[in-house]
Amino acid sequence: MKLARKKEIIRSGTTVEQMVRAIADLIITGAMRPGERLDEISMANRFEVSRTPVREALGQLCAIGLVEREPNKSAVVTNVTQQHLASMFEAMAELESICARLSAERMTVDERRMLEMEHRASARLVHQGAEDDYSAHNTEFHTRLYRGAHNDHVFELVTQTRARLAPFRRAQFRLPGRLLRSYEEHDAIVKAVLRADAASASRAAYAHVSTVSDASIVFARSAEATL
Amino acid sequence: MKLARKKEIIRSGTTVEQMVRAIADLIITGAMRPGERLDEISMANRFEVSRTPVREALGQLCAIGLVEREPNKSAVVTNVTQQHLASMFEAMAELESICARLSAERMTVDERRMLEMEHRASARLVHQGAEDDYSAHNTEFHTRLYRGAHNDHVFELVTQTRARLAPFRRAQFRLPGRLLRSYEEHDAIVKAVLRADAASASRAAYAHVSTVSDASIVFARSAEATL
DNA sequence: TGCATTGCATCTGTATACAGAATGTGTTCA
DNA sequence: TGAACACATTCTGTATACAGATGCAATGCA
Repeated sequence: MKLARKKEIIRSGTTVEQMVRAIADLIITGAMRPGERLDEISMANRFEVSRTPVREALGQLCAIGLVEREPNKSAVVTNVTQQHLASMFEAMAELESICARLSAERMTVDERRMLEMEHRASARLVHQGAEDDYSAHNTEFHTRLYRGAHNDHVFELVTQTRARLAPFRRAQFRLPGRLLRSYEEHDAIVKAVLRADAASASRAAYAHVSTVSDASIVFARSAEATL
Repeated sequence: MKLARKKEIIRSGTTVEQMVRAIADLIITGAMRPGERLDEISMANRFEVSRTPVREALGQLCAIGLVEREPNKSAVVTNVTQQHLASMFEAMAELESICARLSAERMTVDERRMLEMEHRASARLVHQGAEDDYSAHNTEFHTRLYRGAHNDHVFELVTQTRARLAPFRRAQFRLPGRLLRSYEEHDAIVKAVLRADAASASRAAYAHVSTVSDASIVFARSAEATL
């Protein structure tokens, strides 16, 4: 997304809402890394507001798990143990698997067609090795699967979990061969959804997240090692 | 839980944390009903604090979905459509089914034994028709299943979803025959978990939540009708 | 009588003020 | 030289102040 457009979105609503979006964006895009301090005064100066909306925003981000707080200490971007990271990936695999299964059963004809189109369009990006563009298509592809399940609460859970995982899987498409493998796995999911094969869709989605998980956890390990 | 003990728990930590627990408690126990206004000033007076911690608490409860806010309006206890309620129950069924499956695979010998004991202890309450005591045991039973999955993030998701559903299934054990049926369904889950039969445990848990769902949605309908 | 409008009371949203906790530094003493 | 203590600085947590938005009621007009 264009930077100007992003800033425009961030600017709507109350100041607190703006701060929630702005800080969440810093975390999800990786501008601030897990463990980094989110100083209230610095944040307030940075966005030219008082501490009050910054504090409320940090509280809300804490409630959804993006930041951690201890009394009388600065908030920090949530950092998790390898074990907890693994549990988030496992949960994500279960959730995506549910979405794929329900999508296979419930998607409308239009939704299935759009999913297929989105998927086909990304093929070109794989051959070009366009990592960032593919990443955007990838996000869109998964979002379609989440919506296709036709279950608002599952959508919320899976979206929230994805946001919390984002800081830990930023570089996934940089690993060699990851782009093609992702595409092939998407292909398995799409084919299963198109023929309304819930069981296969479910298995394919679970397997897909498992590969992402392996790649990211390996990456997290090496990042730790270089610190 | 004793009232004094509950108040003691609520009183620890920062004022904001106290307010989060206190207000969440009002909502989850049903002292405040879906749709009711959570006036900042009234809350502040009620708990003898300033508006600041109340506001922060409401923001956090909003972030996890227990209250709803619109700019320049009072926060209200989250009220959902029948459709959204159904989606929450379906999500809950999926999550409990995951927990049951993973519990069947992963619980330690001790965890399995404790689950069985907890379950057996509740048999007496069924015969006595002790709804409130059974309800407490029921909560404990399910919590054991959530923990048994040995996955921190799944535990978080299922606990959070349970809290959000709480306002809408308060009276479930008042319906005739519900106590016995709940016990029998627990029995199926326990037996499957004890013999490490993941598939059966999963199915039994899904079915169990489905009956709760049916009962609660029927109840919600009639509650709406009597308004 | 019915409807629009104005004014007031109430509440939210943000900024600021102030007290207390945590942290880091410099000094003192062994 | 090293450790410990006191002080100063910085930041958080809560209260308060104030401006703007909302809603309601009373009034005026058709």
